[in-house]
Amino acid sequence: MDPLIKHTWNFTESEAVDLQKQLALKVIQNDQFNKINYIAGVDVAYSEDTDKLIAAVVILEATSLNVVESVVVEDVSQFPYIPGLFSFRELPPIIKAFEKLVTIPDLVVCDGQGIAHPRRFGLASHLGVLFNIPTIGCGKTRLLGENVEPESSRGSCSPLIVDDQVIGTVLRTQDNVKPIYVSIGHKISLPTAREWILKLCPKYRLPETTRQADQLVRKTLAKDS
DNA sequence: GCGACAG
DNA sequence: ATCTTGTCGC
Repeated sequence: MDPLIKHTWNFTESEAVDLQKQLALKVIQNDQFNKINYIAGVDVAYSEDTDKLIAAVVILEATSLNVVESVVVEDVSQFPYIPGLFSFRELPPIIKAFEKLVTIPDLVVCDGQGIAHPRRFGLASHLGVLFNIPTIGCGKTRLLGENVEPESSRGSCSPLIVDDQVIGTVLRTQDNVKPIYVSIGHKISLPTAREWILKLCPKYRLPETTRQADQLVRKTLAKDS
């Protein structure tokens, strides 16, 4: 999509933190898009004994949730996993995958947090600001914030709060199943993000976007390793 | 000081 | 993230 984005990020830890604080100011927290026809899912899988990794982007048609395009890239990890700096590890390969896409998505669902992050700039926000595209953060576990347990029925939710500020929503996507953590990534409001995530979870706990991308990367990793 | 800490 | 297929239960 954007050929000017750098692939090599030689940031020190403090430089990365400073960049997050700076870019966090650019996050847009309201709906800024027209019709959503294509939704992207992103994921990365890691080799256990080498530094090889596989990144994938899948594009789903918004109403049928059918996969209409998928891209896979192999890469080498260049940044360790550090809580709070997750995007600096996963974004380089994800960007390479995005640049091979033919279909430009109207919305991206990320496997990780958006503004539900120590500096309000998790993976989803970082990807959204870099590509100037609507994104939603969708985490399986909590990084930040406190909440009351949402009701046990599908669609129930409760606010994720930090310092009296709502930074996300804890959403029950299936009856009696552990909830997921949804937050604004970029160019979308929290209510709209919650609605889309629920639509993307007609049958399972995680969004179809995440499931499709996850299956693709792990099968690819298993195949050529 | 102690525990927690997206994937 | 990764170790892990089928199987038991609502």
